[in-house]
Amino acid sequence: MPELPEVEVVRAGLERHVLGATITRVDVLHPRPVRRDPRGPTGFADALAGRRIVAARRRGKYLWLPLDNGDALLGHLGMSGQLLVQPPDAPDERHLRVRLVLEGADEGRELRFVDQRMFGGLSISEGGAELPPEIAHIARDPLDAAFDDDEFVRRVRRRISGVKRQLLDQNLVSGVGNIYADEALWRAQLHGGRATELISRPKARELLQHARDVLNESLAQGGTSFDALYVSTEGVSGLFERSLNAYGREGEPCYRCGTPLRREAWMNRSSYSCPACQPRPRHPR
DNA sequence: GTATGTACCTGTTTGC
DNA sequence: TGCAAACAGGTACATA
Repeated sequence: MPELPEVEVVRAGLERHVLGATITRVDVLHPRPVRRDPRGPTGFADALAGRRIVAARRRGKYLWLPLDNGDALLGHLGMSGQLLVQPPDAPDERHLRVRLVLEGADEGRELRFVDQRMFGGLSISEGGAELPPEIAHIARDPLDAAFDDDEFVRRVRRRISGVKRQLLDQNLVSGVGNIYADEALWRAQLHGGRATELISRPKARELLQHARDVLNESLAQGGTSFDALYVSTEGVSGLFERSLNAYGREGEPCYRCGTPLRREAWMNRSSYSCPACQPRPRHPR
């Protein structure tokens, strides 16, 4: 699934391939991906026609394309979304949801939003070129130069909660999903259920740095594998999979101590950790 | 405001 | 063999 590194790869691809292009026509093939847009599918399509794409930006897992009128096309890939830049004669993808016909960049290619599960979506953000107001509540991500580590540490320790919950809280830090949260916790040798208010300042700082390292390492691998005519998430996450220390490794030996890793059900999903290196607290949160 | 739980989606895998 | 249940999980929204 697309995580922050994959979204950044997509953003960089869009910057290379659709900057300066004008949207000449939009086909909404399924209403769900544009559900966040109050204009509805037709209004969405009409509002985009004629607009020129002037940039490609990202915060956390959201990305947006600022337009020449000050609005922006805001997108999230959800769990299975892709943004592809394709030649017009390429056959439609099975889960093609929205097609943007482009003119003026890369010989009239199309920008296609493909999404099997449709957790992702597109919408127009009015006046959202700099930062769409819809995502103003989303914190900066750890790769953002303006991310404030001290403020993060202060806020985490003020909360009455568990550390993994906070790693996944987009109001505190964005871009960290279930996979990278487990990886950061493994590196920090912390169980995700540890109480935030009892975490020391240095430990909280260390955890954040591990999260940043994991994201950077994944980005480095995804970044090297991608530079094609299309913008894809396919295969990118697969590369980093080989580097995972915790996620998905239930029953396999911990790379630090050899103890078989465990899987725990947690908030309708799974957490992977080492029973020896990451002991469960008495009262997990 | 804060903390927690759940619905939303569909293709694939697992289990009886 | 066939069908149902489990699973994947980021986000918005509901609830207390």
